[in-house]
Amino acid sequence: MKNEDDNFFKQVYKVVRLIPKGKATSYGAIARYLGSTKSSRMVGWAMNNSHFEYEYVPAHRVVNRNGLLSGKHHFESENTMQNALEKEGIIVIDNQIQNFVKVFWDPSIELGL
DNA sequence: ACCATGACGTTTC
DNA sequence: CGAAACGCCATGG
Repeated sequence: MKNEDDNFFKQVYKVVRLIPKGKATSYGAIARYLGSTKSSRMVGWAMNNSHFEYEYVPAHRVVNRNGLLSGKHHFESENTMQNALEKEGIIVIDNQIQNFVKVFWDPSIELGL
């Protein structure tokens, strides 16, 4: 990676780690919380690099706005993400989080914007 | 230096 | 209402 001034990434990781168990958020929500609503792609990119982070990042709690497990292919195995979510009480069917609205965790609200 | 791609989302037609 | 285009930032060819 680059220097530690990657405030953007750091905040993403920080927020992701703050996601409580049994909850999930979206890339857009994080991007908006960071101030760039349309920078959702960077969040996803950050998640891709999250594997290089020293501290574990619960990326399985981050999905797209539809609650779809878009990035499950990036985990150790495709079952890893869904299994982790179900283990926390989140029901996932066909790579889609069920009752996503209920488990949705918006940092802009929860963390107070 | 330019074009293409990516764990996405919003806006426009 | 559904599909397409654009925006965002970084990385790789």
